[in-house]
Amino acid sequence: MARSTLHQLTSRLREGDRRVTGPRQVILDLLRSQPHPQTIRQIHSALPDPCDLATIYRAMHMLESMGMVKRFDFGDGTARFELVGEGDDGHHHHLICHQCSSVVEIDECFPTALEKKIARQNGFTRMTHKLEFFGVCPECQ
Amino acid sequence: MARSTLHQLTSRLREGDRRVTGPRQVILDLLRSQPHPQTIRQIHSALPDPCDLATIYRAMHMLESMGMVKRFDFGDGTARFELVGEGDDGHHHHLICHQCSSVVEIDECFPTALEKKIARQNGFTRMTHKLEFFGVCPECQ
DNA sequence: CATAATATTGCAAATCATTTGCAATAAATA
DNA sequence: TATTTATTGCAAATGATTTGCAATATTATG
Repeated sequence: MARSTLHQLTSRLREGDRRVTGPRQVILDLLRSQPHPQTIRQIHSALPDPCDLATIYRAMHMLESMGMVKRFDFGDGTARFELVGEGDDGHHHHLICHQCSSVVEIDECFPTALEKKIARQNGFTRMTHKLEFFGVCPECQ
Repeated sequence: MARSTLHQLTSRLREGDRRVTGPRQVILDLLRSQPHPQTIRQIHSALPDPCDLATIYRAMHMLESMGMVKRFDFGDGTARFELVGEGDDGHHHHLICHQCSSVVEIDECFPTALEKKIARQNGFTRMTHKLEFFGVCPECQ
């Protein structure tokens, strides 16, 4: 999971026939510095010279469609986005504190064998899942 | 998982010092007849003589706080609600078709031992999780 | 059973996240 | 440097959900 450089990220944009614009660079650079999924608003307020919110929304859609960011849903009605490493699909989960909303990235995943069993039992194909953990963090106990 | 009667449901309302109103009765009766989580809009349009949307939103908050319904999030930005049996906590998961949005209730759950391990490793307590499966159903393949 | 007390409803307006139309602007290409 | 066209900013639109408030219905009370 070596963190990509900004240059590597903008290269991916060019390869995808997307323009390397000011807003996209600062957004990518911001995401690059964050270890956890960020909301549109968090990104917006972290930018020194903020672009329009709509621009961030559009950038996230584009980056998501290119597989450069992954959208996460912590169940609070606000989408969060995390940079995806090259060649990675970004699939992983989080542990979120109910109290302070602090986030921990989790390596464990739903057991593949069990997921396959569920698929088989119901005749489903192309299985995926959304999974997030919640609890009370050490600081908040 | 015997399905509650409407009377049992309204009794629970009274026990919780809530009034048994017309809208609440028809909403509960509707939920009672549905095997899967329903959106506010689905509930609203299923009612013969629909009450206000705001009333359903308020009813769901109230029922949720009483533990009589459970809120589910299928990741499409619209909350869904399912009746919870008496003495049950309603914790379970769903398998949703990417294509036609059909829903299957799932018995499997994230392995407790694994969740405990995650809790231990990160010093978290009071662990829970949100988990939904997605795939392509037999009809849509 | 009528009535008072107050929880609940309907309606309209407000909020919040997100999307979209459109003219102005900036990135890539010749 | 000029041209083409993707991208931006801005404002307005959308969709889910929430909220204030006066009107209404439920429950407790006499």
